[in-house]
Amino acid sequence: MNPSKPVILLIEDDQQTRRFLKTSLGHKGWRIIEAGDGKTGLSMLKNDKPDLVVLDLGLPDMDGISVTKRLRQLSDIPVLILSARSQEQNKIMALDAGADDYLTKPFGAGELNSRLQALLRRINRGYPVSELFQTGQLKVDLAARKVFINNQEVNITPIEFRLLSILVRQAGLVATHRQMLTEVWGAEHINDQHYLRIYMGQLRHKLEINPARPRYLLTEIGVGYRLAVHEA
Amino acid sequence: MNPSKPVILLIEDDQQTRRFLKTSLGHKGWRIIEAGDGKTGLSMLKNDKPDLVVLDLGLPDMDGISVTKRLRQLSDIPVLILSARSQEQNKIMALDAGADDYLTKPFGAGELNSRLQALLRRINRGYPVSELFQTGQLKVDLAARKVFINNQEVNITPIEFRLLSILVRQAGLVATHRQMLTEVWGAEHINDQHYLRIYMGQLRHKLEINPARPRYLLTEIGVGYRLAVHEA
DNA sequence: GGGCTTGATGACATTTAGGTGACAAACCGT
DNA sequence: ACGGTTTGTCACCTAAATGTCATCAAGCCC
Repeated sequence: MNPSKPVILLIEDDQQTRRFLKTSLGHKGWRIIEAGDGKTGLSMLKNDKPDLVVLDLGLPDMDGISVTKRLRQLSDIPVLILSARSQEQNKIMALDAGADDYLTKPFGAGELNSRLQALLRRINRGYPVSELFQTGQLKVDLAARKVFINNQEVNITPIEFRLLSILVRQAGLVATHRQMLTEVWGAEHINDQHYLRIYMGQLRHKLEINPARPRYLLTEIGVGYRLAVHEA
Repeated sequence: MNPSKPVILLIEDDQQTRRFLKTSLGHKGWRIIEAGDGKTGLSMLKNDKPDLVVLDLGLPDMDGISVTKRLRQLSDIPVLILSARSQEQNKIMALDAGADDYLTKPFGAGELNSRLQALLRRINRGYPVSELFQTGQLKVDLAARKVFINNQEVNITPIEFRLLSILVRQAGLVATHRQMLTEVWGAEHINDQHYLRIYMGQLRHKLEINPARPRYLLTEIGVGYRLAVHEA
């Protein structure tokens, strides 16, 4: 995404913490963009495409758990939570809502930096960004969040895109119900296979010539779905 | 690797912590394998292919940072560090050595569980790899759940696939009735050999040129079935 | 505020796979 | 060759898995 300096979206209302992070992280080679509340944070996520999110749990407009869940619906970006609350229950809730790490105040800039680096390492070992995937007449640009069928761009909703990107990342292999449900809706929904039927149906409707006889989005009964690999 | 239960390699010398983790994590759906020192831990990493590593920094034989670095050389597996030391400098060193997370003792089993889940979420977004098994004109890709005969893909139902994978995993050797029945239908069906006849019949129908004279799926009368190994 | 898009949910239709019994064929020792 | 045993095949029924349609609530963009 940003080869030179990784971009952190900092969602934090407290001025003091913001200044502290801005200088300390800035010196360690990150670029910081800031939001003072949950709403602006979410919209900046869409517009500015940061590499990481650092989120304070105590925001003025929304509670932190909801922001986390919403972030997860919108993107797979790594999220590190900052919070004054150190009770185990708070940490569990945040992590289960989709956060990747949880750090309690007060904390040192060095530790935060190392934890962010660790997250970035992980994500960079994942799928390569900004690569065009193609199978048959279907093209998917994961980085740009764009999908083409017969060179015509198709409108894709966030959930549809996340399902599709799971399939693209392991094209030819089966994505299990379990995997798709946990990655998109969270571990507590592994039984809601209904969701998959609905959204896979919508994807087929948009991408397949004949949704009843899919060429790309294949069903593996009892297991999951598979993106078929075809020649161009 | 293990689709049902993720496997944790626990490298920890303290007996008490080991027992604590074994019971508390075991109840949350993980499978735990244990090593008492760094050397065994590293060798178990190679042999047992766990999904995650939980590593105590204070081991008898090697210092924790070296173990972490060595782990990183060997694999991309997620590593969570446990340690009694809570100084920032220790955390930074461990994280920079390649660890993904760092948790200080004492800690709650719930938090550890959620942190491990978070790591697993991340890693599951990588690429699975597939291996091809081949005998004669029959090819089986277990990871991709695909079966080919004469380079033509064959549709396989879940039960058929499970039977076939048992045979593939021990190609050339006999899979007993008992083994197949317990693995696919559960131990309470060891007498329902009828099931095997039906589904082996269906597999032959799909895979054999002449199902009456099978070249691949051979019957071992009174014992079980065997997948014949041929040259390509 | 009002139209539009998206996500969630329930009811229902459709497709596919699993289980069952009857019977045929192959095998094995005598 | 014979009878009992083991294995294979067929057709059918049922249950489970999947797909579709319609609807409602919430958020978003003018």
